[in-house]
Amino acid sequence: MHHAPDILKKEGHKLTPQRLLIWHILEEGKHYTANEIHEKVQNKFPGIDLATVYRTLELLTRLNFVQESSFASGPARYEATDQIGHTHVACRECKRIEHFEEEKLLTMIKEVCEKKNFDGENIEINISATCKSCQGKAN
Amino acid sequence: MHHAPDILKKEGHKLTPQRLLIWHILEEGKHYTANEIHEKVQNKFPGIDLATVYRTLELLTRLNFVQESSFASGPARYEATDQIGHTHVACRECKRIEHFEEEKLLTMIKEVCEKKNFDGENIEINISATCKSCQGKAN
DNA sequence: CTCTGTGCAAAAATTTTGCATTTTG
DNA sequence: CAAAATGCAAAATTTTTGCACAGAG
Repeated sequence: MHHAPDILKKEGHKLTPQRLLIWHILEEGKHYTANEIHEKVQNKFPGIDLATVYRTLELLTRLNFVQESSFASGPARYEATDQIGHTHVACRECKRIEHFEEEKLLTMIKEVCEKKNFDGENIEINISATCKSCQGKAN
Repeated sequence: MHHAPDILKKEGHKLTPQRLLIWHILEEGKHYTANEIHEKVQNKFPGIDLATVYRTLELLTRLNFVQESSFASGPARYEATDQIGHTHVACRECKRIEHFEEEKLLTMIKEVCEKKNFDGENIEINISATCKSCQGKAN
């Protein structure tokens, strides 16, 4: 994992306590919503605004420290990663999120994207599904 | 393509002029947002409410006449299809959307989903990317 | 005639923005 | 000190909901 705080400085951005706290939350857990991150930060340091959370997530996403993922419904989720562009499956019900590691699959998808005239190097694959335990409950 | 209007009746739902109009829009074009559908319907028949559009889309989606797709940003998009669960790539900039037809790929993805304890039969795959013409403009 | 669907208005949920003030480098 | 970031409040966007009335079967 990169050290976002260090690199922030190099890039001419400012290292504020707010950004540091948000980064720590992102290091502690994956796939939080902006709201969840805001709540967790509030616990440690009340007063930080949701808008600051959004602005920081936008910055970290733009600098490739964070990946933002949108699924079939509900708000975007964020995670710190050095493998930007990795694939997710998310349960529509319980929001459990798993990562795909299959290299072959990713390669095939990139090829098809290129064939359709998209840049295969910068893609985000989000799969929405129902996990089997939630499926059980529905019956 | 199914005949949603006919089947609506069989299922005990009511066939209103509003639903018929919305269905016709969905037959005419793909990947519209709820708002776009609302505008198009308004042109033909002013007075239909956005809430009715959302409720109709929810019904048609639940009955598997329509697929709803969410991409990296922006509102959900809807299309009439008898291949529920097919894959999309969407450009983050211009919103151009293409379909994947690769069977092998879909089979592999389903297998991985099953391995991770998701129901592979009911998945929705949405890929966000940048298309090459938009990429050109950015430079 | 009954039940479902609709329009309208209001609210909920998520995200973005403008601006005066504070903070970082 | 200058540029960038923050908090606050307001707005924009997308989607959902309650309720009285209208319309389909």
